[in-house]
Amino acid sequence: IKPIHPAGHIKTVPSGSTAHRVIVHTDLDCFYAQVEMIHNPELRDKPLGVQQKYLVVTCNYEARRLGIQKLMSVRDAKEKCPELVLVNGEDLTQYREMSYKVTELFEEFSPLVERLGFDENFVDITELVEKRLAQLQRDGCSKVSLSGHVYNNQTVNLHDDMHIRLVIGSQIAAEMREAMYNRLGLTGCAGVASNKLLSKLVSGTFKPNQQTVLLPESCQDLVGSLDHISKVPGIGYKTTKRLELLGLSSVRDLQTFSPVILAKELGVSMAQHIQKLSYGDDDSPVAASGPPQSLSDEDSFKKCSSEVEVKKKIEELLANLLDRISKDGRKPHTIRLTIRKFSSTNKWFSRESRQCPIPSHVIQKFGTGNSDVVAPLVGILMKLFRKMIKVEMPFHLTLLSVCFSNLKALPSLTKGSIGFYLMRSSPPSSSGKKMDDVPQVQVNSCSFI
DNA sequence: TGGGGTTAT
DNA sequence: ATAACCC
Repeated sequence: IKPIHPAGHIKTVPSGSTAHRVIVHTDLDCFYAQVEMIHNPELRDKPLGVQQKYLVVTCNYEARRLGIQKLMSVRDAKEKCPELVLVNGEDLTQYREMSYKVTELFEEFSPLVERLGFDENFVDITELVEKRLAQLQRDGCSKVSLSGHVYNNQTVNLHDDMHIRLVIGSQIAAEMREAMYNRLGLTGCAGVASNKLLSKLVSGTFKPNQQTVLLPESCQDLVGSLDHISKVPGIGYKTTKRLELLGLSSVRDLQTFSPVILAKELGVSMAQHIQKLSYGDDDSPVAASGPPQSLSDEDSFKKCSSEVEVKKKIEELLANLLDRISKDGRKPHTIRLTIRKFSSTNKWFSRESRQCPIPSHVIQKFGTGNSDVVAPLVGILMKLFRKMIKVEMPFHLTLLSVCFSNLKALPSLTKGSIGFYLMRSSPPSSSGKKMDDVPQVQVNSCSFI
C-alpha cells in the first residue's frame, strides 16, 4: 500500500460524505429453512420446505436440487417431489428472533446496520475500513489479500485507492460471515461494493454461502447483466408496468431514455431516482434500523363472514401482539386494523385499514399484566372494523391484521438518562436470558457516557 | 401467493 | 389512509 501523501498522511473520508463508502450486503441462505434445520438437525440431509398456508415459501438446497422453488404451491411441490418434508412456518417468532441476533452481531462491526426483511442486512463499514487501512500504513505492511470472488474476475490494482478499500472490505465481510456461522450456525452470501444498490446486486452472483466484491470498473457490466428493469431493486411491479408502456424493458433502455419524457410519466423525483439506479448510482445512506417501527400480526384464510368470527380472530392476533409488545418494552400509541375483502377480480391487492390513537389510560397499563388491556383494545378494533364493513350486509374477508405502531420508549427512559444509552440493541427482556448481550452493548455505548 | 416490514404521498 | 417498495 502506498501512502497517499509522502509523509504517510492518511486521506480520511469526511463524515457524512458519500464519496468513498464501503458497503456490505448480506443475504442468508434460505433463511427459514436454515432456522428449522438448526432447530431439528434430523432435517439437515432431507429435502425441506417451509409452508405457509398452501405455499412453500422457501426450501433448503436439497429440495432445490429436486426442483422445488420458492413460493411454489404445496400441490406442485408434492407432485414434483413426494419425499419433500414440510414444516409449518406461519408463526414467525423463531425467525424474527434469529433475524435480530444476526443484525445485532453485525452491529458489533458497525452501528450502521440496515435491515431489509428478516434475512438481509446492509452494513456501512467505511469507518472500519479506514481504521484498518491506517493501521496497515502505520505498520508499513505491503500485503492485503482478497477474500472470496471478484465480480467479472476483474484484476485487483493495489495502487488504486478504492480497490484497496474494497479488498479490506472483503476481509471484513468474511469475518462477518465467519462470526455468523461460529456463533449462530448460519450461512449466507455477502456482496461488497461502494453503495447499497451495487452491494445488493453483487451479493447474489455466487450463490449459496459465498461472497463477491465489485470493483468500480465492472459496475456497468453488473447492471447490464440484469435481464430486465424489474430486476433493479427499487423498480417494483407498478413502475415496471409504466415503464413497459413507454417501451422500456432493458436496463440500457432506461439508461438512454429521455429524462424529460420519463419525468412527464413518473414525476421528476421518481424519474431521476430510477434513472440513476439504472446506472448503478445510489447515494442513499445505510440508515440504522434500530428496533422496529411497528409490530403486526396477521392471518389469512379462505373465508370469514360473521362478526363473532372476526372478533375471535382479532382476539387471537391481539393476544400474540400483546405478548410481543411486552417483551419489546416500548408502548404503542397507535393501533390499526387491516382487512382484505374477497373479490374474484383484482383479488391479490387492495387491503383497507383504519387506525386510531390508543387512549392514554390504556397505554399506561401496557407493561403491567395483559388482561386489563385486551378488552378495551378489542372494543376499539371492532369499532374500526365497523368503519370498514357494514355488518348488516353480507361480507367475505380473506385476511385480518392488527398492527401496533407509533412505539414510544418507556417514560423513565428519557433522552438524558443513563437508561437511554444502555437501552438500544436489546430491550429489557422479561426472561432475563439475554445477559450475555450486555457487554457488547456497553462497548458501543461507553464513549457516549 | 405468506407473513411480515419500510417510506412517500 | 393508501400506495408504493422490500424480503
